[in-house]
Amino acid sequence: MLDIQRIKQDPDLVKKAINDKGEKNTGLVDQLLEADQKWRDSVHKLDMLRKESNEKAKQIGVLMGQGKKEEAQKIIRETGEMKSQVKDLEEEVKALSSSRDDIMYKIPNIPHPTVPVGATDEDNVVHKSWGDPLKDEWRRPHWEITDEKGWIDFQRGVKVTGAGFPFYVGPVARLQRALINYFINSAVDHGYLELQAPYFVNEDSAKGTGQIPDKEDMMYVIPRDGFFTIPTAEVPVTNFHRDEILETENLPVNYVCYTPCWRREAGSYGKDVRGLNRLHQFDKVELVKFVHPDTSYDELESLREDAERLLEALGLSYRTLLMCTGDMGFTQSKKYDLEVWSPGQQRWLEVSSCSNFESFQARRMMVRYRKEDGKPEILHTLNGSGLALPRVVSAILETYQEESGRVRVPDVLKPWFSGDYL
RNA sequence: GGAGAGAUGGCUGAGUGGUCGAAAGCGGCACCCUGCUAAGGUGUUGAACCCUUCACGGGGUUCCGAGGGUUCGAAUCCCUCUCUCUCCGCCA
Repeated sequence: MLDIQRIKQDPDLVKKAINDKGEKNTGLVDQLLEADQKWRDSVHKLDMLRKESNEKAKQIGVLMGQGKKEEAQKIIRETGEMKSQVKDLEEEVKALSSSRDDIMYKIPNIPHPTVPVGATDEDNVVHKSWGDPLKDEWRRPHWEITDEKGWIDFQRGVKVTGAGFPFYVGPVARLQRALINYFINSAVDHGYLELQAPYFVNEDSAKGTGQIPDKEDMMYVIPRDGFFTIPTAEVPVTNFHRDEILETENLPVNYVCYTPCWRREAGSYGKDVRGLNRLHQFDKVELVKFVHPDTSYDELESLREDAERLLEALGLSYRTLLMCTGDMGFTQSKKYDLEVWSPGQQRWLEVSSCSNFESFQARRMMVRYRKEDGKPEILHTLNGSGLALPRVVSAILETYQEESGRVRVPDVLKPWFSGDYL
């Protein structure tokens, strides 16, 4: 959610943002301004009416206290009509504010000036490349390796739950556990506080981070208890501070949190869902920052570096893309994607997405800090994966496989293994 | 799951229909005093939103777990829900 003041001050900037993000419906801005003005007028009318009614009620109290029953009765009679007027106006204000909010929620975040304007993923800019993408013909995709060794059991996953819910067996199970440990430890070493979060959230939390109403279909629902399974740790961790005012001297507040993630992924098919490429349940270590608005773009760079460092330590080739306006998503103002090279598939796989939301998320959730003058102000939030497990596992299997078929253990993960091979 | 108690400002905690956004204490902030420190004194100290102002500020509305209701008027009465605590049951 954007700041309405900012929209009022510079509607053209917002229209440009809508255009650049490929949303097209720039008319929303004028609709919003109109709806907002109507709401304001109505609120003001209601406030004035309530004021009058409060004054009368007070008078009655005083008169009753003095025993002047008749005069009091006279005023009571006058207030009869006001009551229904107040009620009507309340309804009106409610309706107007919800139609105003409906429009507001449809207006995307404004891209930062450093974000390239573009329509599709073709317009993304390679910000950094690291390592040489391996091209050996003999390298096989991870699913062939794991099928042969019995390291991932997709079939039993289907039997027990359904497609996209595999069992990890033996060495790969251990590999994932090692990665989770390594990722969390690395983040903690760089100033993130480790959290373990609930895997279900309530409706308020799902609203807070914007999963509902927009992206309701991405989540699994537990209707009996009103819960949603989390599609990412971003949801519980960002909501951790919902409706709070953080101590300014504590900023930035950094969290690292491992959770499984559940995503319904309706409509996916083909090579995208082969092997570990796309699952309904997967593990991810998430990094979340609550920061002072002045520092959020510096924090984005350091967040990106925190994620990149992990891939470098693992010795996996990757590239970092600066996403263009059309490919970056509704809520972000700037976003980097990290893509790891999959030698067995000869393609790039997204393993992290590092975003600055500025105040877009925090405003909806009312997460604030205190300015110098002591007044509360919306802060900025960022998050990024650090990292998503399955595709990292694919890349490791495909990068560290030898022609003989064995798979070496990356050096940084050796503390969790007893030998050099999986 | 059963029985009972409760939910008030950063915290503790008063307030059972009328100048209550809410006593008091603690904490925070500012100033004063005491040759430092400790102690003491005075004042100040919630949030959202609307109107007004270039700004400082001023005015107003709402908020005492949430949502409804009664009433001219609700923190206070009624209903529903949520959560917390105690006891019992169950349990990693």
